[in-house]
Amino acid sequence: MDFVNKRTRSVAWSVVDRRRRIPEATVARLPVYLRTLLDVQGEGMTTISSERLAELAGVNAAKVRKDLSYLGSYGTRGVGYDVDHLLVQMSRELGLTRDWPVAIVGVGNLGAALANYGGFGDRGFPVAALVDADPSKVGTMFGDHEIRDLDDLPALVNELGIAIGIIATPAAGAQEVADRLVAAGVTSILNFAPAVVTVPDHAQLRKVDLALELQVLSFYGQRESIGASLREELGVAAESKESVS
Amino acid sequence: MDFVNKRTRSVAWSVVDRRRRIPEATVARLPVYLRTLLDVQGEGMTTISSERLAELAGVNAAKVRKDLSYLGSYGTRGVGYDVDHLLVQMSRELGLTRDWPVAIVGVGNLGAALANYGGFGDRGFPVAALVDADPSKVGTMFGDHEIRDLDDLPALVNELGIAIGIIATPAAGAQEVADRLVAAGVTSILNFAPAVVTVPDHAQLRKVDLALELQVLSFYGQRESIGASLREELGVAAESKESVS
DNA sequence: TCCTGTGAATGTCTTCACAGCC
DNA sequence: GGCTGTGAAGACATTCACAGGA
Repeated sequence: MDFVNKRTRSVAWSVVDRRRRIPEATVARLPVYLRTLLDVQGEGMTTISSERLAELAGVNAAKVRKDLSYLGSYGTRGVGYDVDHLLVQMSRELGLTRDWPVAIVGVGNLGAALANYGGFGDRGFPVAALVDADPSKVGTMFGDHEIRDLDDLPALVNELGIAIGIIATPAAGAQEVADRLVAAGVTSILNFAPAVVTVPDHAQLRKVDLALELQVLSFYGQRESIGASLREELGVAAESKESVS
Repeated sequence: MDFVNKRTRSVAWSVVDRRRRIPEATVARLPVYLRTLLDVQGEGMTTISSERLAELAGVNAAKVRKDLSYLGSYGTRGVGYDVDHLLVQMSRELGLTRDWPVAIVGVGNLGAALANYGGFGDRGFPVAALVDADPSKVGTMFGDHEIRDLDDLPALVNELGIAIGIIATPAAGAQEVADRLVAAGVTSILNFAPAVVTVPDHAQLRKVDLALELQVLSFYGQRESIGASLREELGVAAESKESVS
């Protein structure tokens, strides 16, 4: 990521690591494989080769094999991978055998959209609580949920088993929300606020920065104009490019 | 990241590269520096050291210096970087000296939220058009915009100078939308659909995958429980961790 | 003295290429 | 023969450490 989150490793981590360390870049691809395998399974296929999976997932076949090898040797030489078996192993590895209740903090434009967005609950991340710091919002209903106060976080964690906090507040409030989430025992945080947020070593933070993505596109987009004119000048044909989503 | 987008380099690209190639990882951090510098500027500071900028941006100081060195030598030894000057250079490099009109394709839950989300226009990416494939939506108004048909894309690109397309459709339609965007001349695409999308080499694709982020958190979250109990067992104190958003 | 700019060292990720098993 | 699993090579990114200018 990059936008890949930085992580220093504590002593305890390296102990865990020693058992079977999966590289960060691989972890970020597992969900893509998972989704692809679900599609493939839906079409009734029972085995799949690394080459085919690579094509569908938009990556290189060697990368697929290496990635899957971190999960264990679940393939059969000459045949490929058993789709069902791979799905089970992968779900287990990703911790998707249980639900992870989510709290959305900040019920503004973005927070409200995320609350309505069905894609979370479907995939094992039910939106269990909505939280806002604005007293005029607290106590009102949004969809099925009563909007709760930031102070209620510890109680919500206790009662509902909140495992993940989503920060959808303005930038200014993001760090405080993160601190409060961690203090309440939420150690996995997804930050949508356009601000740098810091969490203690035992917590996990990831970010989604919409403006950043557009700015990166802008960077390559303006280069593209240069590239395009050069290509024209030189009469070079465009090659094909693959990207993953 | 990682979810870092893959990019093969065409011949024309390497020509462009030779002038001054900025590593992908650096490009992804420039927007963070930019935002930080705007904050700092707002507080009236006129110069900043790499160390301070690093702290505010949540990265290592050496990384800041190396990143900024790709833009040219804009710092002063013994003093630091001139905030205003750096902002100008960085904006220019990122192509943010002009607006980049955006079309949002797919006006469902997420698309609607993105259309309402003010953060785009503020940062030079005005939402100039809304597009949907659903005939019952086409022709209706959403906010200031009439929802247009997918077939209108080429016209919209011509009339409004659409530079970036945002895909906010269900997974099934994502690839077709991407193809249509590219055919209409939109070479920068941000994909929110949970699907693998491929674009030709001359186009740029980035993705935001919400479920993926949660699944990665789930991976580390379940490890965390192991780590936590091990830490407890071993009596190891948690170190502090920094992450950027 | 302070802080940048950057070679060199280190660490991480990707890709190649092929041995080994079905 | 086909396809996985994996050492080894190569590309890329981060970090160190210090020379050198203000």
